[in-house]
Amino acid sequence: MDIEKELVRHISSAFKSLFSHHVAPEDLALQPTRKEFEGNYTFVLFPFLKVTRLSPEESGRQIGAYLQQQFPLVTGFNVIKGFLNLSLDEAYWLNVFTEMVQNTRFGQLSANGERVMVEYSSPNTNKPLHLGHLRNNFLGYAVSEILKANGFDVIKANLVNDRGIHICKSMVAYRHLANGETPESGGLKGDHLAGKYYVLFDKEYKKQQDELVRGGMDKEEAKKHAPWMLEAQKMLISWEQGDPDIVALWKTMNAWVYAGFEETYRRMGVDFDKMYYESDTYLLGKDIVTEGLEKGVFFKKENGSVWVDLTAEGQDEKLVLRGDGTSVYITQDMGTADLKYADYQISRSVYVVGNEQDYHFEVLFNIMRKLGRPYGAGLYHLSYGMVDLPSGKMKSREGTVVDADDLMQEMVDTARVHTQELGKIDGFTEEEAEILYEKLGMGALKYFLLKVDPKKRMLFNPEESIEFQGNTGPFIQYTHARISAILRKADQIGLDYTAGSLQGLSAIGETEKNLIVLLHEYEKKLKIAAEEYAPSVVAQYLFDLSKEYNRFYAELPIFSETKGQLQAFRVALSMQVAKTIKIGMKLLGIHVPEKM
RNA sequence: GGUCCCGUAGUUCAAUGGAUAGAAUAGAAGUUUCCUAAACUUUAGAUACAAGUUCGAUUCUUGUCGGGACUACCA
Repeated sequence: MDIEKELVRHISSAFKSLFSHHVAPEDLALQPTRKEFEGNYTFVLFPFLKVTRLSPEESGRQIGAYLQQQFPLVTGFNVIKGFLNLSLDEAYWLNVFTEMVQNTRFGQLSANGERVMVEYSSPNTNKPLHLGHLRNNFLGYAVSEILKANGFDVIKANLVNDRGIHICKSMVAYRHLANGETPESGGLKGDHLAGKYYVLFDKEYKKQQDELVRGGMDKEEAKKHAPWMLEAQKMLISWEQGDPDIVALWKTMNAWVYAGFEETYRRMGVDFDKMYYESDTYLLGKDIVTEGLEKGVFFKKENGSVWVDLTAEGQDEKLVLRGDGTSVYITQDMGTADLKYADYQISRSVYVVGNEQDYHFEVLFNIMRKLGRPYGAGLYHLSYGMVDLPSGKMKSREGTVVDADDLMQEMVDTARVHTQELGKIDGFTEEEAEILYEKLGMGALKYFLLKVDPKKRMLFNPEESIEFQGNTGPFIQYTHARISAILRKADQIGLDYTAGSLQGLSAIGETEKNLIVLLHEYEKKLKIAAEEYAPSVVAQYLFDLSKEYNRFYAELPIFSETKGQLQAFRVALSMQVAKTIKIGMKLLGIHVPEKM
């Protein structure tokens, strides 16, 4: 039974019976009663005073009395100002709890038959991943898992940007400076090796520009005519023509990068069902340009370039094909959108991409909808905010990027130091301890990046390391470890805390009831998280749950409790909290330890 | 210049148009004969500014100030 729906239904009939007025149940909203007041659900009376023609207090009193009489689960009410607070029977909550404990599919909503693709990560193969990518990857992974738990059929996709002028830049610098360096010979992860030459390219390129400017050349001209830039452009053309030497070098360097990425992805704990490579897709979309011209969605200018006019939608005219017939970025994005649909017949397609590309995706989606694509309505840009440093935006050329591999390692190292300082590794083998540090360090990092609303930009201060106390991953992990210890002990002494052992239980405490209410909210939060594509909803919820549990833990004894039913209930309650923490954290890609 | 996003305790984050704006951290004061003190309890501290809509505004509208992004026949 959905208690909120039932309450709303009864309130609606209260209006009919008391005031002869029809109010649709959809127009009646309940909210959880604030902590400082007595009650479970609150009905706000202000909007209905015109209907009742009574004071807020009197309106509340009458509706409350009606509910108490007509709906046995409502055991009491109070009216404060314009707020009607309703209290539900304790037996109702106990019933909710036992049903929850017996539900083997708790936290997994039934399949809804919808297939959705989530594209995330989408790295460039000319440099290693950095902090911004961490937010992207954790978000993409968590959103995918949340959608799965909501009953969607999810395909995780990664569109790798493995070609283009920026890739050629790394290759040019490599050819000039590397002396055949390999990841093995240089002792450098493949993606870091590519990144090194990308940076070296930029250094030399700047030097060359300066020289040209000293020689009297205009700054803009110098950018175009610096020897290495010319070489990179020439190399791009050679690559597109399939020049064997260039292609061989490209393959070699990319293979190094992929080996590096794989290591990084493994540590991040993310995975993909489908890889797309731009070297396969960059020519797609030209036929869509033709189609768009035929349908009158696009138009051609005198020089042969093709445009879309989005001024009616409040946007600009946008180029979709160059005058020389070559593609621009959006051309291949159109093609890839079709390709994804052809591959998987998805009804929704989510792009996890930073908000700097808001405009690009608005334009892309507008185009696909104008072209009448069946998946047009399901296109969604999960636009997340940048991760800023105290100094501002990260810039790879200025050396202010926070490297993903480095940061993950630092987090794990910090976890190690912290744990050892607390002397919490008694009884751990060295291997077990390392696994724990990994869980804690990665848990702290992931939670830090996921607890914030994805849409908002957030700040990362490298000077202050990410916390392990308070509103953090380890706090929630710690709660789970504490409960695990309780369950171990309960099993050891052979305690029965199955649903059957709770028969006849009554008179539970405030904190215990709060925990049931919170546990009951899990699936609601899960739905909201999916609707809003916001793992932060799950993260904040798990923190609230853990916080409440820790209060319970400090307040109430378990093994010295003498009433058998109450003892069993507290163990069962603990078990259910642990279970919820575990499945919820798993959606965020965070593992929880049994001991810490 | 144009378009868009954002301004909440010292700091990092919360708050479907609803009650006395919540947490965490840093600050102050406590809690361990008792299931893990990475915890718990108490305390102090914030809606940039100005109008408007509303019974009621952190939330919606407008303006001012401050921060950021986008605005290439680049990717």
